[in-house]
Amino acid sequence: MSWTDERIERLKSMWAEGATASQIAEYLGGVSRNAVIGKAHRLGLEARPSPVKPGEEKGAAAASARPAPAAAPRDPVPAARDAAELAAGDAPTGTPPARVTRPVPVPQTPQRPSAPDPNVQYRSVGPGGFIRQGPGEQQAPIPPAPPRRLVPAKPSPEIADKTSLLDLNDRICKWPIGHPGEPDFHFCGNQANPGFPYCVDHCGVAYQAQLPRRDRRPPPPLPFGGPRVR
DNA sequence: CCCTGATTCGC
DNA sequence: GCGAATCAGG
Repeated sequence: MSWTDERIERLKSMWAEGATASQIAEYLGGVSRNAVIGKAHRLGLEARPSPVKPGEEKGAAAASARPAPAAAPRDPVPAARDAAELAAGDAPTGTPPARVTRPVPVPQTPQRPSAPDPNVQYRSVGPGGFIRQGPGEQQAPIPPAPPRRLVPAKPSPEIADKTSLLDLNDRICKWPIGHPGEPDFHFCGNQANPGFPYCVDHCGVAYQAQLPRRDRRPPPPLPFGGPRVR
């Protein structure tokens, strides 16, 4: 969405009427609150009462309370400063003025192995494989793996002859045997009762005739959802 | 947590 | 120019 004349006029009027940036963004649609604020500033619209006062440094208290951020403030107009030095005429020939360079982020040595270091990246070296790599470290390009044919993994012996999740269709019983996550978890696999997800036997467990209230029995334990005993 | 506007900075 | 990310106060 672009800032058409119409949308700019809407922004101006709503901003003047005191609508919040969020309201304006919601009304215009297709733009974020930040986009509205950014546009309002670029248009030079009157500043709104902001919860954040830009000025009024708290002196040493504020300076010490929040040390300089890792990213140093940008060198204010370095070209102008260099020009001033040249104009002063005290720059010896052959001695370039010392450049103020932006500090380079220094990778920190983790004190604890468990401390996450944002500078360290984990690069994939194949399915299931990762290597740990710091920003300064070099790694030779990994030669392409020789072409291999991907074959399905062999099912674990516990379910080799059982009905797995992938074997399910609408003609076989989906009654779970065991619990998900266990090595021998599988499904009943018998022929399903047509129109039902389970075989006749398990339909008899899953579906029960409605009885008069007085004859209701407490429900049997559910195959899922009940408290697990380990 | 939510909200707000201001500011920065990569695109 | 644009706007996401970030900051900081309410």
